[in-house]
Amino acid sequence: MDWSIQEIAKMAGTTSRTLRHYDDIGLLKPSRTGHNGYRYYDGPALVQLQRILLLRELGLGLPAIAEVLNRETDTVKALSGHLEWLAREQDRLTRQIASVRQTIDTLKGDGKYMAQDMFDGFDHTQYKDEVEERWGKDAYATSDSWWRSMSPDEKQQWKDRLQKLSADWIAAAESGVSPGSAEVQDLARRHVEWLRGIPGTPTAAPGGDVKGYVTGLGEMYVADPRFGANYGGEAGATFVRDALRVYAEENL
Amino acid sequence: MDWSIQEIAKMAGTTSRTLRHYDDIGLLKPSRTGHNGYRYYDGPALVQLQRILLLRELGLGLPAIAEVLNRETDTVKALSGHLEWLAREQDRLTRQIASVRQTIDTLKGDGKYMAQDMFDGFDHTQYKDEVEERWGKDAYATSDSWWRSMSPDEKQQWKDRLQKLSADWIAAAESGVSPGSAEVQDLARRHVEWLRGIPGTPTAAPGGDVKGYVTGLGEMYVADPRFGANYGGEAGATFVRDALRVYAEENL
DNA sequence: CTTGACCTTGACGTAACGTCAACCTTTACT
DNA sequence: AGTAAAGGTTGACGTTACGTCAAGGTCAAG
Repeated sequence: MDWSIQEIAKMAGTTSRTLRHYDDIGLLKPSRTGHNGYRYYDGPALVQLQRILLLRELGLGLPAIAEVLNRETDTVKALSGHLEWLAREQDRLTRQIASVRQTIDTLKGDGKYMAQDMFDGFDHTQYKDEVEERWGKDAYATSDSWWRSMSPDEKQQWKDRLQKLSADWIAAAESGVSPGSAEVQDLARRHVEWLRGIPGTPTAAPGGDVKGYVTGLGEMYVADPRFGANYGGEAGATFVRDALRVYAEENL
Repeated sequence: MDWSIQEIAKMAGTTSRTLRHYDDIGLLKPSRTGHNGYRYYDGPALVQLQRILLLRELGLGLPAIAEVLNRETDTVKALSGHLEWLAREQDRLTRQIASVRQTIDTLKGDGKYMAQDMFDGFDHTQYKDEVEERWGKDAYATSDSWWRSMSPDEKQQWKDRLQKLSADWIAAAESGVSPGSAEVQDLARRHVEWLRGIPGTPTAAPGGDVKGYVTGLGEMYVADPRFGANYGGEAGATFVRDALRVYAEENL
């Protein structure tokens, strides 16, 4: 006694297309094939199908299910491995949700700082990547591992600090003050201090060419539009560069 | 001043393939194209790219990102909608993880009851689907909404009850007792009582053809291998059928 | 004999690129 | 100037698990 493809599909709560697919990939062959090519399934096949669908609902991939059915892998082992993957996914989702929430909040607050999120430790890192020969080949690796090793809280603090700095730079640039003025020079000092917190850069290393690095960075800020996007346009970047140049000349 | 495809790719932290893809789907066109077909990107393009990558990291799909960039959709609105989807995904994951955990526990406990998980309220439901004309067309809908309206705790209780019943049936069938014996008849009584808990069936409706339904179910238990898989093979199903028939004749 | 209802085998579409493959350009070096 | 190493271009397939036509046989019923 066996059933046609539609019949088992209904019995198992799936579609005939799925059955054909499982046949194609060798996951579940029909127990019998008519001379006309029709697929027929018997009781054991139906039970197998139910097991397949059960595992599928748990999120296992078809190849993994095939392994279990072929007894190449223990069911418990397969599910345990799958569970780990699920846990990682859940974790990723949780963090992504937090990121989206924060981005929304930031956007609602003041659109000016939206791009801020991408201008974190990575940016300076990646930035150096372009000129790594100039200040050391391993700067990237050092900087990258430093950033990765930070806790979310620490990263947030870092970003907050950068955001304040950025806001102050924009305000200064828009106010029309001179880059050489005392208040702007204090901003430059804060900027350099902030830079000193990034390992792998000359500003962090004792005896590094801080002066050359800072003035060089200033030029890059102007040349790289990403920077301008975060500091009030190209004019903002120019302003920052000028201020940093003055500061470097006078203090470094 | 512009850059080659590899240059911006590095600057933005992505690959040239991605850039070509974005060009293909119209998400980000190069600012200039050389006579040789080379793609060149300028500052604004780089900034756009950064925005794209930022949104992508938040999990937005490329079409959604395109809408945001074309100002067809507000960024906040797009992210809010995305957030809902993320929340649903997280919820789904959480429940799936719980299912996997429980399945693992069940498997570790006693392999015999693994298939149990799929033999829940749905099965009787779906079961009736095949013969719905026999006992009412709306049986499925009633039964389905009933099951869906149950809390996870209630569902678990239901499953536990079924599991005990199943274990007792298997034990009885294997012990070699007669289906008409007092102890087995008590099992049959419990089985019918359990069936009465499922709305939309004649066992639950006042004045329903309980006798016909129960004996009919017994026949189906034998005919349907899924049942045998949960009740100790075809012999188990036959045993259950016989016991139910006796019970129905004598008590219903 | 003619409908339907059901079956079959292709084959495209999906999300977002990774990864060759085959071939042309530019850059750098002898 | 010649050549080899980078780097660029356009296809096109592969990935997950089927959904969804499309074109054309098969079977049960009237």
